[in-house]
Amino acid sequence: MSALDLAAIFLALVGLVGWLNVRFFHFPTATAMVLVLKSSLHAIDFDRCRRMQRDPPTGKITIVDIARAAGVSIKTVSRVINQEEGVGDETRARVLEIVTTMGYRPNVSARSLSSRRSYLIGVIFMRVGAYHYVGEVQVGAMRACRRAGYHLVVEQVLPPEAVGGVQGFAEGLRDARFDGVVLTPPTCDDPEVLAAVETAGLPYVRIAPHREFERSPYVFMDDRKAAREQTLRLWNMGHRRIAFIDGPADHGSATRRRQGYIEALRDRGVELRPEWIAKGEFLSLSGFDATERLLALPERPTAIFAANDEMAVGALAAAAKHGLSVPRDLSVVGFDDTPTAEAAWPRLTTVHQPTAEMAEAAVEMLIDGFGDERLRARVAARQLDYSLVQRDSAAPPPA
Amino acid sequence: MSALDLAAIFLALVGLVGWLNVRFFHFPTATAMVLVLKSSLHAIDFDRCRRMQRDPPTGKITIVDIARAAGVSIKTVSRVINQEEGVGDETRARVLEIVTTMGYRPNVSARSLSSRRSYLIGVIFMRVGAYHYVGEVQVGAMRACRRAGYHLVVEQVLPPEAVGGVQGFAEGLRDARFDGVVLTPPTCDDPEVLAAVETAGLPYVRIAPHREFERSPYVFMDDRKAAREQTLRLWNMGHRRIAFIDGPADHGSATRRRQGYIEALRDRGVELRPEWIAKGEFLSLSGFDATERLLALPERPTAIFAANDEMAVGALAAAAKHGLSVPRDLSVVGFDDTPTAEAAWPRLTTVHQPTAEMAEAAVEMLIDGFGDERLRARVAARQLDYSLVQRDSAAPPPA
DNA sequence: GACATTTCCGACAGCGGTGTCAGTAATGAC
DNA sequence: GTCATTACTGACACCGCTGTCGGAAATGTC
Repeated sequence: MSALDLAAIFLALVGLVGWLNVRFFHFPTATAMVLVLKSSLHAIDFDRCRRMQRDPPTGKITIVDIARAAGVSIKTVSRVINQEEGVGDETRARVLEIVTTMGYRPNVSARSLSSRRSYLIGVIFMRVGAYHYVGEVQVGAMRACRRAGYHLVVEQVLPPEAVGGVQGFAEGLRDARFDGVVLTPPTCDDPEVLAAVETAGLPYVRIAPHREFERSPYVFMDDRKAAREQTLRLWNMGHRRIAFIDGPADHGSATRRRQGYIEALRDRGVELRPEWIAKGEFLSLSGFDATERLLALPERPTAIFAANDEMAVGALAAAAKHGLSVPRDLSVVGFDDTPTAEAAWPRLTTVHQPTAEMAEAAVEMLIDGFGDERLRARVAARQLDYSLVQRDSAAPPPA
Repeated sequence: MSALDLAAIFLALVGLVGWLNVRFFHFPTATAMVLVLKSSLHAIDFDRCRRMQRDPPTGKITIVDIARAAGVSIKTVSRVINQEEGVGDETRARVLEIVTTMGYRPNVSARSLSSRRSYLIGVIFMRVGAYHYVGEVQVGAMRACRRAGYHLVVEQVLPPEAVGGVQGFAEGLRDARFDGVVLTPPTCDDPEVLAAVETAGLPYVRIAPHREFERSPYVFMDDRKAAREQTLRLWNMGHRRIAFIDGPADHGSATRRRQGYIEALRDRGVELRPEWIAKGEFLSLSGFDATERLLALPERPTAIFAANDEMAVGALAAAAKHGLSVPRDLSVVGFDDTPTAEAAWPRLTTVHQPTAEMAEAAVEMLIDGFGDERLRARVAARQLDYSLVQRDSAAPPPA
């Protein structure tokens, strides 16, 4: 029982009950007493503050401690913490000061229990095998999270062949209570995954989806345009026989990149030869095989544009096998700018995909969206810029 | 009984019931008061129920619903959920049944607020740039987490050169309230990081640390022995001039691998030639350079053992440059079994490091440790097995 | 059958915040 | 000066679960 309660009862006893208001604490005629009570609180608080600073700051400081120290209610502290309005400048400053000197950090569990926010963002992957991509996504997402005081939880949808793939994922989704999730390809186009996320009622942003663009906000880059530029770069170096190693048919970005390649050739009035487009699977080995086929053509290409870096590396290997020196005898360019591209020999000329930035943007969109009504309602898309990376694997064709 | 109740009773006694605001409590007489007090709680509940029904009837099933449905108290439901003892078989079965049919999932925030467990495990990385490694760690860690109903949060310690590296990390650590964290190299040997984790009072397990082994539990594999076997494999193929490409001096596993290499040669009575150990930096290019130096030796080695796959790939490139066919003219082996090894041309013979399994074990150790007194007190280590991976880059030396 | 132990279960007080709503002081309008 | 507003602040219920403790029923003991 607090001093205030006691006082209230006391007043009642001495016959001042009539003055009692609904709350025990407001006594119009006993203003002095309230003041005294308040100031006595102040006295206690300084003491407490000092003790806190002296003693090991056992991270056990709660909002109550701050409120007491500042001589305000916990609600006011809460307001300050959450940057709500309706707090006087002076009060705000005092609270903030105490918060920092006492090193107070709100308890996330309590906060999320009462506010229904977990301060957790999930990133959903299918195969964590696309290591570089996953890593970049995480770096970017983490950046955005940290800025906003969020944390990043990684969640994997097991690939279809695994038992209980989406099942286990959906369950995890339900009790993790994410504030929102970021879907990376290919999960961002997986109907089951989308359904799971939507039934869980979670806001989500997709990265580089390739269909149902109106279904949710998303982030993307213009693969087609980038591929077009990449092709034109070769053209401008003087190449006229430019081959393309395609990616898997069901892979959206592969398709868009192929379109860009085709478009560039069309632009330059080159008749498109089907045999110049070799099937690939986005894997190094498939790039190797494709290159062998291309090099076996009667009119051998002078440049090869692989739809991703890994296949480009395969192309380099094939070139080496055929005794071709890159870029002297053959130019090879890739796409994505993975570490492989930098590590390859020769270092690969490629297109930098702003993966980290896309993830960062996605998380930002999520967090921004929490403010007003759930983001999913409004559809938004954010486009990020690629950039051409000039390294050592492309040069003008042999004279 | 709260101060409020006391006051109310007192007021009632002194006959001032009439003064009481309706909104405060509504009780006609003192006797009725207690009842009203209790039932007022119920009233609130009904209110709440109605609100619930009006508002999106989202599957917000709580422990109360289950308890009501099962005709038991919420505590009993809690016991069943948490597999505590002290519940009759029949009761337990009934509750479990209802839980599953109603699809109840406990609210993580509430749970962690009252139990001080967050069901969150953090994995700490420094450079997410070691993509393959990071990916593998996550896959393994996630496996263990999902099994135990935990979630995996990735946390990055910015490298020393970045502003506020450990600083920002430590703050994140404080409010994320992890139940435990897994430290991956090189964070597992970083004094600042260790200090941050320890002052946060978090249990942690390190993966492949290379000093202060008694400081915490950890998981590791025997790099030295693996490297020894890898070397002996070459020896057994008939190689007698086996060179080694070393890693960075401050890198524990590089050191251990070198030791294994040296040990193997000693075992076979080979005089160790310092020039056969070439400095490398764990990067592709450094493997390339090192190989060039090795190939320039008067007595050219017939096999090269690179301390990691990336350098081995560099070695392959150097071999190609010198017109040497691998493995016919030169054998090259790596270490780690990263995807690069599989993607290289020829596919790299290497040592498989059970990265995912190590992470899985680390998380398991953490979760197991939560049961009894905090794990850090007891020091434990778990060793995992490597395995030799035979691919195409090693063969008997040319006759 | 009386009494001591277990076994099983429930009431209730937190956990540490946020949301709601009511109240006071200060300000503006007339 | 009175009354309506506005700005600021506080009390308290509540979020959904776990921990503690005590009571009732079932069981064991002699």
